[in-house]
Amino acid sequence: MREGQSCSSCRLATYCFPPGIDKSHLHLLSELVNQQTILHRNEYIYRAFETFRKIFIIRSGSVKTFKINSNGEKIITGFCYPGEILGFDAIATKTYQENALALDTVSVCELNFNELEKLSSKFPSYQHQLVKLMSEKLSSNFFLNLSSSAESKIAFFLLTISNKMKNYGTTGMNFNLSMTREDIARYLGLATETVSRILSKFQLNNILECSKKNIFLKDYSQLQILASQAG
Amino acid sequence: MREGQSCSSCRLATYCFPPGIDKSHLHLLSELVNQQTILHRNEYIYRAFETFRKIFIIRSGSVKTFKINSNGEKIITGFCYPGEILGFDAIATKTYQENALALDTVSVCELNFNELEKLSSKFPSYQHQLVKLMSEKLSSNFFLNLSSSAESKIAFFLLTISNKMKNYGTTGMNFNLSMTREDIARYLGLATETVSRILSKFQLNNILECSKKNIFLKDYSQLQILASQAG
DNA sequence: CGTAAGCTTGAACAGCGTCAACCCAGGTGG
DNA sequence: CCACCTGGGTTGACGCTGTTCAAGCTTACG
Repeated sequence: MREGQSCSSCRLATYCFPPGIDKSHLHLLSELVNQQTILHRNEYIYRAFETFRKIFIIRSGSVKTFKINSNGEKIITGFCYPGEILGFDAIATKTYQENALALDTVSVCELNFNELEKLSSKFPSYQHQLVKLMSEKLSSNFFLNLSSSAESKIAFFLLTISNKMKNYGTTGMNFNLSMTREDIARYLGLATETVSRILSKFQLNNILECSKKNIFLKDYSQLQILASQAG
Repeated sequence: MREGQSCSSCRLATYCFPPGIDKSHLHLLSELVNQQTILHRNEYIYRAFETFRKIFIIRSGSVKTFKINSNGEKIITGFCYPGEILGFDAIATKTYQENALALDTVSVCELNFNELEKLSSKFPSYQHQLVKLMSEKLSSNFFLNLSSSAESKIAFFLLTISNKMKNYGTTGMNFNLSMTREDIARYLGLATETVSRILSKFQLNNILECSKKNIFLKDYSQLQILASQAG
């Protein structure tokens, strides 16, 4: 019937639903999940205004989320990595509030939200875990210091990506920036040229190596200092 | 036993829990709520790192939420008005993630979260409404265009406050900026002087009148144009 | 092989931050 | 009751940081 392994043996299990779920009911989650959806670069996981039916958990790859504002400008709202959950913001309105686009080959678990809510109303551990995950998402917003310098913002950005890679089991020292410089710029409120210049500067100062999209962090602690610098 | 009116007769009922709750169970919510907590200017509703027990719904007044980062800088995360709910971001960690401070005289409803979760596990409409409200909060984040000009950011800010006042039943054309210019500046990633200068400019251009903290919007549509201007 | 998209680097400009001075209102204390 | 002080707000001058414009380079892709 269903391909892929069960939630209980998933390497990402510590990041999504399983940890809060009563062990004896965990198999119900596996039954809910369509585990092997693969998307390729530039394919949409969902689009803004589509009817909300599923939430998505990223298993591998990276995703960018964005809106188009009234001027037709692209507003990048975030970049998501394995273990992260997409679609929570659509529950209230029943339509997705933003676009989610695969930046490389992406594998996702799909959870039908109605089914999940039914489980939640039967089993308190499901309900609690759903609410907890939404709460985490809420508290993870608003970390970027708007008043800080471009250098500080980019350092912060790199550390954030590095941390997300660590969650996936890598060292987080060597990773791929799957998004374009322009995406990074818009996300941070900078110009593309500024992003490019500062990455070059970091390379010159032996903070990192950067060829094309590949990043290798050489001086993590210096990056931390830069990231936490006041505005 | 309990002062104040019940949830079913509350003027803010359309904004918080009641609208999604099964009518026959609405009285249970009223029993949960401690309705008459009053705080004065500069009193904390909660502080970062305190143990999470309650969520708070603002009935009147205004609240600022902020964190202190590793450099001791104050990061303003938002301003909250009647109908808005505080504390959702603390559910996952069981400690409040930010400080919530009354900017003027504030009246709040307090909901014990454990009790609320018990109700939720008994009644699906409670569960659904809780999840829905959290989803709304998630989708309301990330509207500010970081790339836009200082003028555009301040126009956007004024419109946001205006809308929040409308929800409270006023016209939203005449209101009090209960926070300081410095708070506004930090929230938008600007300097205090810039906020001051731009408010003066708006006044000069007949977009608004502004004496001290009192704002009167004279040209709402012009403000909308400014707010939506590209970066 | 040719085109387009993405990236880098340089030079010039300007928006906004910084510094400084000053004003005003409210609160405190003698 | 007045003098003082402090916090918040405004305005001006100046200069830096980051944007804009422009040109050239590289890589991806049809």
